Amino acid sequence: MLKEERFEIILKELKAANQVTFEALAKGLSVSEDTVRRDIELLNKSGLLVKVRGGAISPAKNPLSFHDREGIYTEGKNAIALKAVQLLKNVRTVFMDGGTTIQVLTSTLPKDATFRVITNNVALIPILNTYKGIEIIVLGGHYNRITQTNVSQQTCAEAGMYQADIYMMGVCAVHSEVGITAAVLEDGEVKKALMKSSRKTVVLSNFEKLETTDFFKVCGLDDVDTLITDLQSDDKRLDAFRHFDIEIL
Amino acid sequence: MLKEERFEIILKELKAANQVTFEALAKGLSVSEDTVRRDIELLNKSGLLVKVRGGAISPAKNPLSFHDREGIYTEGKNAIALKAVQLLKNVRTVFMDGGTTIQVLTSTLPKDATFRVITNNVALIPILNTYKGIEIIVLGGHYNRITQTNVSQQTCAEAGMYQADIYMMGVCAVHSEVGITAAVLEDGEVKKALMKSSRKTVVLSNFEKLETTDFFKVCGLDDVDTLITDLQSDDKRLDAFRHFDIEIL
DNA sequence: AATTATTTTGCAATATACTGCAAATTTGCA
DNA sequence: TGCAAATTTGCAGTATATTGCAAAATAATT
Repeated sequence: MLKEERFEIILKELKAANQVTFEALAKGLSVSEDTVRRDIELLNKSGLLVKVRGGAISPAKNPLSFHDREGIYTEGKNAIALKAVQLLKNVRTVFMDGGTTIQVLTSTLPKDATFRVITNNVALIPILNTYKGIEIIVLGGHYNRITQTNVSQQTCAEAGMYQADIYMMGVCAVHSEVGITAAVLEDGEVKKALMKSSRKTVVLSNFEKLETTDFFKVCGLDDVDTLITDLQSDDKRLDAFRHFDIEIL
Repeated sequence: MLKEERFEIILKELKAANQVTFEALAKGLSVSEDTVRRDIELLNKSGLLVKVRGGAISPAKNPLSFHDREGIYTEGKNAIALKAVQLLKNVRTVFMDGGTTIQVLTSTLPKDATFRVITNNVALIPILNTYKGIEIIVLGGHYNRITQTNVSQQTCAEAGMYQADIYMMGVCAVHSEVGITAAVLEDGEVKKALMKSSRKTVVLSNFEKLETTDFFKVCGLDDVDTLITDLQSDDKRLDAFRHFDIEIL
């Protein structure tokens, strides 16, 4: 039997059942499981299916591999979250805004955390709800379905009514010369408002966002107290940021 | 069985029921609870669901302790929702506040609805998200885990910034002499603020709430434009309400 | 504070995947 | 066709991953 013939059968089977196992295919094709495994290895490389333990599934059907295997908990974001949690040790009130890094941070909080979280990020609410000791204050405004955050004039105004110990700022471009920039105006405005009402501002940024810029200026690096990245704090790529009076973690 | 197969089943189940328990899934999938727990841990990390004690819930969906979710759609609430939807035909801006009746109403909206919903009810957001034509504005404030609504000074202030055509008022005690009363002060205050900023106020009340009172006065019946109950509109139990200039549906 | 339920952790058993190798098969070429 | 090189295949041994169990830790309830 031709190898290509097997490929076809495998793909057809996959299409019909949405999944295939090495065991079943080996039997059906009368070859060893190793052969099937190697076939699927090839099909996987060409993207026609996704190899998983025990067999394969169709490329679109895999929720995990789709979000890139580990989902939102990438190694980098986890590293950032672990550093950030340290800063929340003796804190009473925290601002948190949008982005998956903030989401990972929220899930990483110690179960017995007891402080107040003020956020415009609706996605955080179900997560925060699992922490019984945390008080939740929502910043209202125009709800953005994509980012799941409330961003508008109102949001800024409301932010001004509170005073936080620390502000955990999520997704944004960080540049050693330009400073912090945001992709949408309103989001930038909200970030400004949150900074203004917080004693301390911490920017969480994976290193892909470093030295990039967006369109709307939020602040200069001088206004940032701490920068947390997924790099080692002595990494040379961070050198450009050391001139500023900024803590790098 | 492939692990991914389990993932799919778990997510499908979650989508259908809004909640899953380790116990039920273990039985259904014929694996140990530990395995299910580990699966859900992974799905949680990928952001596809939120792990909670005993099981998991949808990430954006109702974070309410999931035991309460059964039987939200009672016959009575459905009847109320159907009547209420009629009032939203030519409306541009709607206030909605808390309560499961409002949730049912929201789920009952026509799929092509196009108006603006202003709400302090976080539980509505994931539901409203399925209506692409609806603009969502969130009223912020202190988040109450039980009612899943934002209720505080801030909420009232923010409500005052908007002007709605109609206000769909949820859970509260309705008494033919005392009027509308609320169980908690802040909730009552928010209701007052919403009434003030709306052209029309509609009270949705299942008949168990009729002729009962809570502690905090919201308004008299004169201030209510429409009362919707799950009774026939000519039911004699509603007679006590007919003296007022109020529409009864 | 005590009790109960749930979750986490470490562990052993099992299942699956990978590696190198030799046999079998196919391919390229005269 | 005949023969050598290259490729494919199956196998055995080893490495890795998954699973279920039980004990310990934690969280919820009374």
